[in-house]
Amino acid sequence: MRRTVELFKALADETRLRILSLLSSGELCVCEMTKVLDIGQPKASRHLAVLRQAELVVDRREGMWMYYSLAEPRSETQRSIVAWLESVRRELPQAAADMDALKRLQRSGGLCGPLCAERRRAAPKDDVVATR
Amino acid sequence: MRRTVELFKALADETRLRILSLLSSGELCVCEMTKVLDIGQPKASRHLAVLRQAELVVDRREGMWMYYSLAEPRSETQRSIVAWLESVRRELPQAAADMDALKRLQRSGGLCGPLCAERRRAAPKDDVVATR
DNA sequence: ATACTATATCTGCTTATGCGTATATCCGTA
DNA sequence: TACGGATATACGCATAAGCAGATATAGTAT
Repeated sequence: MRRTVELFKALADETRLRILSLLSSGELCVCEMTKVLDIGQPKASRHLAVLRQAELVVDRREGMWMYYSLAEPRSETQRSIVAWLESVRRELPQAAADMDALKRLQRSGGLCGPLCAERRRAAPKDDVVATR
Repeated sequence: MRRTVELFKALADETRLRILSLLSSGELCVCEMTKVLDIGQPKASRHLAVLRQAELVVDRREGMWMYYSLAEPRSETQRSIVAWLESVRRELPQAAADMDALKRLQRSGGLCGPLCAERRRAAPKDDVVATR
């Protein structure tokens, strides 16, 4: 029960919903999120910690950068969330705006470091959003 | 966006999840909930107010008693919640225990007033739970 | 009107949550 | 080793949320 409540609590925050929504289009590093969402780095980091604890996202280190992505759902409840995120994402104007901002950022190449840029060039999942 | 966050916040509480879980088997009056969940009446009332504000439940007055039931979902997001509640209910031991307590209470006739008892006799949806 | 029952709201308190700033840690590079 | 960039955590504060107990309201019955 505690676990389920914690799960909902993790979802009950605007910043965290925006992060999840962004991640539904693929992996991102922290610096990208802070820029797209226009929030301070500690703020992003704190919210990501909450999402990680709720097992909604997983992290992966690559050099200096931390990459976050949506976690594979374990429970039936969690599975519903992922599907749900889709509908939430479609219903929230903010989410769409964030997606646009992300695409713009990725195209303009204004990313954190060389590794980010390299990854961006290597994986042209630029249109994951566009096809929606 | 605010609305969605509010929705999640409403779900992010143990008492409220237990209430919703109970209501998924049908309409209940406040006195029944307080007894089944073993919580004070003001506590039940407060949480019900939160659920009502989030448009997760609707209320109906019948004489002295207030009956609450799950609201018809409006948005796609809300629709997911109702389906979701099913899985949550199956995964939470507490929810099953509450259901049992409710059935026991209804059978023992230890309800709040004569109207409650009458309604219980009239609507033998006693087995909505059992058939699950 | 009075009393009683069910429900809602108010009050004071405690705890939890979110924020920005400052600081710590982790990692690559020189 | 020292330095700098990316990320995480600690701290102090402001606000929100939850609780128990007291009180208010709505309806019923005498």
